[in-house]
Amino acid sequence: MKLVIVESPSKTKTIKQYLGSDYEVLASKGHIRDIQNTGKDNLGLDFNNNLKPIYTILPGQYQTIKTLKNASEEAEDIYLATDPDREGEAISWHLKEVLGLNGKNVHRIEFNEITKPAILAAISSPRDIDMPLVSSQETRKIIDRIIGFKLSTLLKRSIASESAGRVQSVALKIITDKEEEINAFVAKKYCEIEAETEDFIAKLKEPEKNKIYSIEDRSEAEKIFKELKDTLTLSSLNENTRSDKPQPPFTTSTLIQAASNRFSLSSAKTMSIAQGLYEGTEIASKHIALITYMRTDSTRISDVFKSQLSSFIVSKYGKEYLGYTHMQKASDNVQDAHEAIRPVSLEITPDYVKEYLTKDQYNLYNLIYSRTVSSMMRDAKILTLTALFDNNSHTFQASFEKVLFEGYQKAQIKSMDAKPKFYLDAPVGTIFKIKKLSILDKETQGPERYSEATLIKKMEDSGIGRPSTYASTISTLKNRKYISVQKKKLIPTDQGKITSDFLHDYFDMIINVEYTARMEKTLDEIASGEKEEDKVVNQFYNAFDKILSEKKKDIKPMETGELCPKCGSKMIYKINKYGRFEACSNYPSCKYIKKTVTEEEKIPYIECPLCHEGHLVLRTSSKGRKAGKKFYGCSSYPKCTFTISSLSEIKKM
DNA sequence: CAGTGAGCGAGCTTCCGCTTGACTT
Repeated sequence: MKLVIVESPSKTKTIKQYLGSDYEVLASKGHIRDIQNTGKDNLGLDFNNNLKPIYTILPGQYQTIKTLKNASEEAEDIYLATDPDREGEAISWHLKEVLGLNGKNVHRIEFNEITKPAILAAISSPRDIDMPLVSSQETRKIIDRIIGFKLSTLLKRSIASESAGRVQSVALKIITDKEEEINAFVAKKYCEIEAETEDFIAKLKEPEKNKIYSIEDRSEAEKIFKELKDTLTLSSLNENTRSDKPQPPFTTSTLIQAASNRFSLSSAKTMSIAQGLYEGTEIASKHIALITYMRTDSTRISDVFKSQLSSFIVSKYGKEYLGYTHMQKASDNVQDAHEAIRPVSLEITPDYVKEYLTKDQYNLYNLIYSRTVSSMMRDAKILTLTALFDNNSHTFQASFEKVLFEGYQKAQIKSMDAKPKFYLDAPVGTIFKIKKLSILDKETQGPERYSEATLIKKMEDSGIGRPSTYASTISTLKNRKYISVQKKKLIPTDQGKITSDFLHDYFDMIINVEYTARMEKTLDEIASGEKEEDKVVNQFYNAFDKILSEKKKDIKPMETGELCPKCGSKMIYKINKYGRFEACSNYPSCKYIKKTVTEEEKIPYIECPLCHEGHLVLRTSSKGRKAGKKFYGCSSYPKCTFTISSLSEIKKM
């Protein structure tokens, strides 16, 4: 018997089919070990041995390892077929260590598509585990651990924040920077003049310039307005064609963006629906997987699928609709371990599976299906027309568009409200009657806040985070109460702003967009053998530790930006065992404290069952044996003295 | 039993990436 170990359980069945009964195929279900939370600063690093990490089995993985160990003991050959990227290489090495495979016939193989030829080719060209690549993963892990644990501890003590990290703190900074831009933005008022005819709307053009006139001075607009007559005379026509390219197949990031735009789905929801489609569902009493792997950074599709797709396009739409594969230029941080997100089979059309899927599943599948098909179709050809009109020596402008060749748009999901657009077809000199002439009062628009989807795009563009962590990073920011979501937009909370300011003031050299890029470069150098893990790790630790102890001395109380209403001194943030509060910096001369409600105190509104006047609030006892104990009491204390130890007891009453 | 400023510092948590689970009262 031969054993093949992959990462994802949903791959095992298919691979076993291709390899036959000689092979057993099992899954590691991702990583199996993590660095321990023990020792100095809980870092789990051996300070007597070059900061080597001390590993521990992940709590949920004992059963997996037992199964793998049993199978590996009976196998004469073991193929480690984890994903072909840095993390996958590390998983292979951990498997080898944990399963005790030294001395056995261990082969590392890789494939980036689940097809029979690809799997057979992989089996016939095995290699050893790439130890420099494993080292580079371990370095990444250690650096993230040091930054994360050290900064989190400091933040907790300094400003009562819960966490910081190379990725989450940069994501937070992106959000708080945007908020500052918005606060700094001053809207300017301006006017436009608009003429509406039976079929179209034209706007006043700026003299000598090729654009709509933004008139800053309203009296100027009113002066022009008085000079205008009630007709437009067509004075010139300028026709052009442009092509409209289809977009490449989905990656995790682009799928989340499209699902957000089209169906208003959150990133976590999109990922969970996609997971369901990937694992498959019962269709006509058969279990069928609908899409390829959903955590990917690649727009690549397999050669086999490409040829299926081109014949599909030719037979369904005709050969004039067949284009070429639109692939994105692979940027540095694309690891390309998986294909793009695409349907497993073109024969399983959205219409066919509709009755077996939930509404969300259908919507997402339909989106993926049409995006994949259109990605290999011809560009659409669009005819554009810019028309100028004269009105008492003032010029108006209107633009029109007409589709000459539908191209890829034929495979796109049509919006329901798409009305055919008006296209001007009239000779120069034609006179149009103006139905309505108006001055539009407008304001310049400030920058927009990020949504989950646009933040993920920004993260991907900056190389921050990975497809498997985009959604969970946003969840972390929410859980830490650094951000809130209102109308799909991400808004930093006070705590989020304080945290980001703190990190910016003292750790700007680590918490910035470029840091990850520099780290990746070093990791690549470790992977190629140019640099050594131990040296990099020790250098980093020493440098970071030095910065940390220097900055610790510099840390001044954070100012809230407000002044004390009693003495006029600056107000600052302080923390005690209950959390963060705002106090006068002039303590102890001035003892003013601004009452702040901590997040924990924001409990659901429950009316006091005793007096029915107040509501329950969270309190802390300060005297006696129970000092420090939390309990719930009536807000109208001391008038009402109702108390209860937990909210669950109130439900029983 | 009740509206948070001593100072020290125990003992808790915290990072980023891979992947699928699903305690019972």
